[in-house]
Amino acid sequence: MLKPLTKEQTDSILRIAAEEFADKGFSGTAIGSIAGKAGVSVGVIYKYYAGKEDLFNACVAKSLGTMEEVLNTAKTSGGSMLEMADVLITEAQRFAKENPEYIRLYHQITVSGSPAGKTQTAELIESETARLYEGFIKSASEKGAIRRDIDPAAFAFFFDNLMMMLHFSYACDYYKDRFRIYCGDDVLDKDAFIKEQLMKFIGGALNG
Amino acid sequence: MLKPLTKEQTDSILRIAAEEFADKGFSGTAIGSIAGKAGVSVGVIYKYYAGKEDLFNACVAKSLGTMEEVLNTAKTSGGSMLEMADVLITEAQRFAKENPEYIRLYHQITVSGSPAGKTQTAELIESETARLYEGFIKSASEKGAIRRDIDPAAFAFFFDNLMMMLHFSYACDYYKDRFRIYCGDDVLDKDAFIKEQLMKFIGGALNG
Amino acid sequence: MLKPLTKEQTDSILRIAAEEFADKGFSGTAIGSIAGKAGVSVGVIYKYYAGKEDLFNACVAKSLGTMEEVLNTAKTSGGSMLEMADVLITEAQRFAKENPEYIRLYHQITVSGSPAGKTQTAELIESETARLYEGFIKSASEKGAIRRDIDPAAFAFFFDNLMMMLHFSYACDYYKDRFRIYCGDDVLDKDAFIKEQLMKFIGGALNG
Amino acid sequence: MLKPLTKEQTDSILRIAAEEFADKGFSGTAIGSIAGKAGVSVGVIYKYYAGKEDLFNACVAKSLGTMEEVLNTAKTSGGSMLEMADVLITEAQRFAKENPEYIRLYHQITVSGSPAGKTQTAELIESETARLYEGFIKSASEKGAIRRDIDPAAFAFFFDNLMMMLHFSYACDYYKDRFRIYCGDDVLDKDAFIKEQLMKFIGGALNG
DNA sequence: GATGAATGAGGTTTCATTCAT
DNA sequence: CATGAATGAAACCTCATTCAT
Repeated sequence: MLKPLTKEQTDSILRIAAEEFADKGFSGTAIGSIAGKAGVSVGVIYKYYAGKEDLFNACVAKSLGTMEEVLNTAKTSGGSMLEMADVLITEAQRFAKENPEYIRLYHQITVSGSPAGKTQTAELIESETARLYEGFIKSASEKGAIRRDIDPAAFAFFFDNLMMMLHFSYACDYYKDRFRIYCGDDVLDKDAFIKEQLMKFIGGALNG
Repeated sequence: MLKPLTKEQTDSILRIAAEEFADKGFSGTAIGSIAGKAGVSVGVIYKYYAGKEDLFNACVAKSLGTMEEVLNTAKTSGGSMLEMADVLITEAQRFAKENPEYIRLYHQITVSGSPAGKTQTAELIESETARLYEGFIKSASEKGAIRRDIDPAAFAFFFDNLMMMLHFSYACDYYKDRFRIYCGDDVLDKDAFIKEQLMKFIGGALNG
Repeated sequence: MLKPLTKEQTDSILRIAAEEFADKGFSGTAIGSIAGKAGVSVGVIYKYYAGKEDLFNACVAKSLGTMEEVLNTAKTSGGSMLEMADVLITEAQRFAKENPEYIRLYHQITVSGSPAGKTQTAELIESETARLYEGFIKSASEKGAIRRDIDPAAFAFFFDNLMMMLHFSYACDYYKDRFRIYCGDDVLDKDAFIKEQLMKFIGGALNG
Repeated sequence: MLKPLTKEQTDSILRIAAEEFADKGFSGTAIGSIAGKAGVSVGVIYKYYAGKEDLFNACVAKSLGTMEEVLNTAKTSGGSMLEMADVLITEAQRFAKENPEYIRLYHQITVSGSPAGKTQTAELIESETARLYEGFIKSASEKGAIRRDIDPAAFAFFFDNLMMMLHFSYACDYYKDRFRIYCGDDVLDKDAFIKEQLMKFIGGALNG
C-alpha cells in the first residue's frame, strides 16, 4: 500500500514490541510477530530500529522513562519517609495495574540472558532510587524520626526490595499467582488492605 | 561408542542444562550446546526427556527440590519466628553462593514466557512456604510474641518477598549489581552485616 | 525539495553507479547506496532507469563509449601496426590509471552472472576492435611488413588478449597484485619500461 | 529422511557449489539453490562449511588444486621454453573444456567484490607460476636459446597473460563469444590451429 | 541403547521496487 | 517531478527434533 505510517502505527510498533518482549522475553520474541500484530511490514521495523536488540532497548527505555515519572511524583511530594512510602505504594498499585507490560519488561531485563545484561543497566536504573531512599532514611534517622541503630543504605535496600516485589506482584503472572497463594484469590482487588498492611510492616521496620 | 550412559553422565546432563537455562533462559539455550558440554550426544537427551521443555521442567524440579531441603532444615529447626528468620537468612546466603544456578533458574521460571508459566508452577512452589510462614506468624501473634494488629498472610508475604530478593541479590547478575549499588561494592562479602541489618528490619516489622 | 535534478546530479548517478558496480559487482551493489552517495533519492533512479539492470547497462554503455574514444584516437593515428601498438599501450596505461573504474566495470561484464552476459554484449564491444586489428595485421602481412605465415585473425586475437590484460593489470586489484608479483612491487610506476618490453614482445611475435 | 549423505551427495555439494559460484558469482549465488540442486537440505551445508564464504573458499581451493596439477604436469615435462609452452597450451585447451567451471571460478576471484579479494589470494595463486616462467625464460635467455635483450620477469608476465586469456577463452561465456568474434564461429573446435598460431606468436616473441 | 548427521521450519536482516505526498 | 518510507520476497543461518546405524 505504501502509505506512510500513521502515528498510531509507529506508536503501535513500540507498544506491541514492549508487550511481546515483556511476555516472551528477548529470544522468545520474533520481529515478524511484532510486525504482524502492529499491522506493519517487517521492513519498517528495520527502518526505525537498527535491529532486534535496538528495538528491545527502545522498549526498555520507554518503559523505564514512564516508570521514572512515577518516582518523581513521589519524590517531589515531600513529607516524611512514611508519607513517601504511602505515595509510592499507591502509585505502584495504580501503575502496575495500568501498565503491567512496563513492569514485566523491567522484570525481563533482570533476567540473565537479556541483552540489557551486557551493559551497566542496573547502575542507570537503580542508582537514583538508591540515593533517594538512603538519603531519606539517613536524615530521618539523624532527626530521630526513625530508629538510629540502623544502616540507611541497607534499610533503603530492603525497602526497595519490598517495593520491587510489590510491582511484580501486581504485574507479572508468576508473582500474581504467588500473591494470591499468600494472600487469597481476591488480593489483587484489595489494594487498600495491602497498602495498610505494608505500611504497618514498613513502619515497624523503620521505627524498631 | 555405544556404552550405556554412566550416572555421572546423566547427572551431568541435568546439571549442565540447569546452568545453561539459568544463564541464557529457555529460548536462548540450545540443546546441542547442553549435549556438547555434558559430553553426550543430542540423541540421549531425547531418550531421557521428551523435548526441550521437558528437560527445562526437569531442571526446575531438581532445582526446587534442592531448595526445599534448605527450607526443611529451617522449618524443623524449631524456635521463634525470628530464630527461624535467622536460620533462613544464613542458609539463603550460603546456598545462593554455593548454588547460584539454582536460584537463577528459579528466577527464570518467574519470567513471562518461560515454559513453566503455562502450568500451576507457583502453586507447587510457593504454597508450602506460604502456609509455613503464615502459621508461624499467626501463632506468634496470638501468643503475643509479635504484634497482634497485623494480617499474618500479608506479613508472611512481605517476609518471603524479602527472602526472595535476598536470594536473587546473592545469585543473579542484575540483582547483584543492584545490591552493590545500594550497599557498596563489597557488600557481597559482608554476610554478617547484612544478616544483622535484615534481622533488625524484620524484627522491627514484626514487633511494631 | 522537489527541484529538478541538475545535470551534475544526473551525471553523478551514472558515475557513482559505475564505481559501485565496478567495485562490488552487480549483485553486491545496492541501489540505495548509489542514491545515497550520489545525493539523490532512490525514486529518481527509477525514473531515469527501468531498474537495477538497466542502470548497470547504462553504466557499461557509458564506460565502453569512453573506452572506444581511446581506440579511435589510436585508430586514426595511422602508421604501422607497431606504431599503433605503441599508441595503444601508452593510452592503455594512461587511461587505466585515470579511469580505473571503467576498466573494472568492463571486467565485471566479462564475469558469468553479470546481467550483460545475457545479451550479445561481446559482439557489440569486441567486433570493431577485432576487425580493426585483423585488417591491420592482414595488410601488414600482405605488404611483407610482418611475417606472412600467420593467421591475421588469430594474431589479432592474441594481440588484443595482451592489451586486455594490460588494461586489467593497471586497474583491477587482483590483476594489479599479480602484476607486482610478476614484475616487482614498483612495476605500476614503471610505465615506460613495461611499454618497451611489451613492444619487444609484440614486435617479435609479429615479425617472427 | 535422515539418511547419511552418500559420498556422491557430499561431492555433489562442492561440485554444484563450484558451478553456481562460477556462473553467478559470490553474491549472486544462494545457498538454498545449491542445496536444492545438490539434493540435500540447507542444514547439511552448514554442517560441512562454516558459512557461504567458507563454502566459496572450499570451492576455490579445490579448483585451484586441480589446476595446479596441470601445471605440475607441464613443469615436470622438462624441455625448452617452447616445449613447455606446447604442453601448457594443449593442457589448457583440454582442461578448459573438461572443467570449464574451475576456470570460471578462478575468473570469479579476480573480480572486485569477491570474498577472495580480501586476502593475499593472488600471492598464493600466481607466485609459483611467476617464478617458474621467469626462471625458464631467464635461463633460456642466458643460454642464448632466446633473445637476450629482454626482461625475463616481464616476458614471463606477458606469456602468462596469453595463457590466462587462453583458459578464459575456452571456458567463460563472454570470452568464448569474443574468441568466436575474433577467430570465427568454429574456433572452439579448432584447437590444433589455435595452438599452432599461438606457438608462432610466442615463438616469435621469444626469439625476437 | 547411544550416536550425531540430516532435516527443514523459522528467525533475523537486506534490498529492489513502488507510490502517496 | 523528486522524495523516501513502506513493502515483502528472499537471503543467510540456527537449532529442535528425528532416525539410520
